[in-house]
Amino acid sequence: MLLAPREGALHVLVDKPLRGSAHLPWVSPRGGETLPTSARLLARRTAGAEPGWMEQLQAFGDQLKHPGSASVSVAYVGVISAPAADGRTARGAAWVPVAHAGLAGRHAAILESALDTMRVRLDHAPVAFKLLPPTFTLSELQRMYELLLGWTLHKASFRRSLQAAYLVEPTDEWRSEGRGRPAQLYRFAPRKRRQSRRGVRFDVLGH
Amino acid sequence: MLLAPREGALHVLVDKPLRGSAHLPWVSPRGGETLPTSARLLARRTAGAEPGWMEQLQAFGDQLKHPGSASVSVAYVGVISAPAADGRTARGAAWVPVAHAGLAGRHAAILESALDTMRVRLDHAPVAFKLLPPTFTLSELQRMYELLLGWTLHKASFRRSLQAAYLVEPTDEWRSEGRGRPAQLYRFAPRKRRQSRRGVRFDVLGH
DNA sequence: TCAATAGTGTCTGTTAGACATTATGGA
DNA sequence: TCCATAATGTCTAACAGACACTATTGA
Repeated sequence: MLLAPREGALHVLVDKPLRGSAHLPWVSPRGGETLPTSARLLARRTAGAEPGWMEQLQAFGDQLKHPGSASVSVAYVGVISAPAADGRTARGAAWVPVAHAGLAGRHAAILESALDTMRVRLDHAPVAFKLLPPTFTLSELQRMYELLLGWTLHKASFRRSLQAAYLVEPTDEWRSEGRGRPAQLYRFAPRKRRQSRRGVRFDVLGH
Repeated sequence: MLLAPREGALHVLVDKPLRGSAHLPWVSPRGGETLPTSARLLARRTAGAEPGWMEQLQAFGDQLKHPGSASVSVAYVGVISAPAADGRTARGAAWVPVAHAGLAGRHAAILESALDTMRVRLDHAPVAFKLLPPTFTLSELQRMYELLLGWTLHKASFRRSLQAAYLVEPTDEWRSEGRGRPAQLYRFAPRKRRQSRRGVRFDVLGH
């Protein structure tokens, strides 16, 4: 499953057949390919670009055809930057906003799971940074996080967390966009590792 | 991969062949079985009991034999309570402490991944409660969490978090164990859902 | 001068962890 | 009486979010 930020909303790449509901792109791997390689090739073929970040989601056991020949689908989630996602997609494939993906039951659940996984990884892998150019303003970075997360963030808190994590360093360039005060450009430059969060939390129970 | 608390340490069930290094139990699913069913059957056959909690870890692409026939391993992690794990294991299978599992490269990495996943799920699924009897003292519960997590917790904080999450309710029974003041017995009785944690955190970056 | 955006200082409520204290039974 | 464990109250540092304010540009 491929995600991309486009026009201020998170989009997902779906196959739209002439009849029937939309579904996610898939492929049956050829011999000699590892799972991540197959997933990257599928991305290149359907979206015309390779994901900046990709991770395995889950394996699904499909209907088993006959004894001894198990059929398993392995789902991946990846993100593609806005410029890379502007290339040509495969025939029948289209970027649609995740809010209106129009996927049927099982595939809709996979999409939800993919979004959850991606949002959790946002704190541990440079997902958002792979979607931005090498230098960017902190407002651009925050907007990218908000787009991926699906909710808005507090500006001051966002910058404090960013500083505490030593993830970015300022360049000596500024950029003026339209009206207001110009913003300083930053680059991704992780320096330290935050020690793991302390304590235990008891959050939601899936019962 | 099956985990069980035994004698104050977290153990993992491994197959110990007569020669060569230990490895994790595995099975090639029969036709008509779903993935979770196969995993549960494997657990019952090797450990003599069904896991109280189980979840899929990851799929691994093995060597691909020939074009069109992909070979994929799907790893599961599950936990088995101490009494249930006292039953007879399959021939060649044995519970060993995770610190001395003696697994070879790839399987050692799977074990690490399984522990990470299980520890994350501890906050979202009643993993620890499935390993305890229906009523238990808060100290027993805390010791179970510490055993699963691999580190010690702060008693007062543990109880505050527990209360804030509305996970347990007291019974009107007490139990005296050896010397000190008797402990009140509690039962697992989740009442509420904690709303998701606020804000954004930028933790470790796997680069 | 006004509007819009960048960037920052301060305050407050929440919470994790440290520490201390009380409670209560067995040895 | 002493000791071990349960249970809880209080203090503090860290931090997220709210709010307000300054800074700096284009219209």
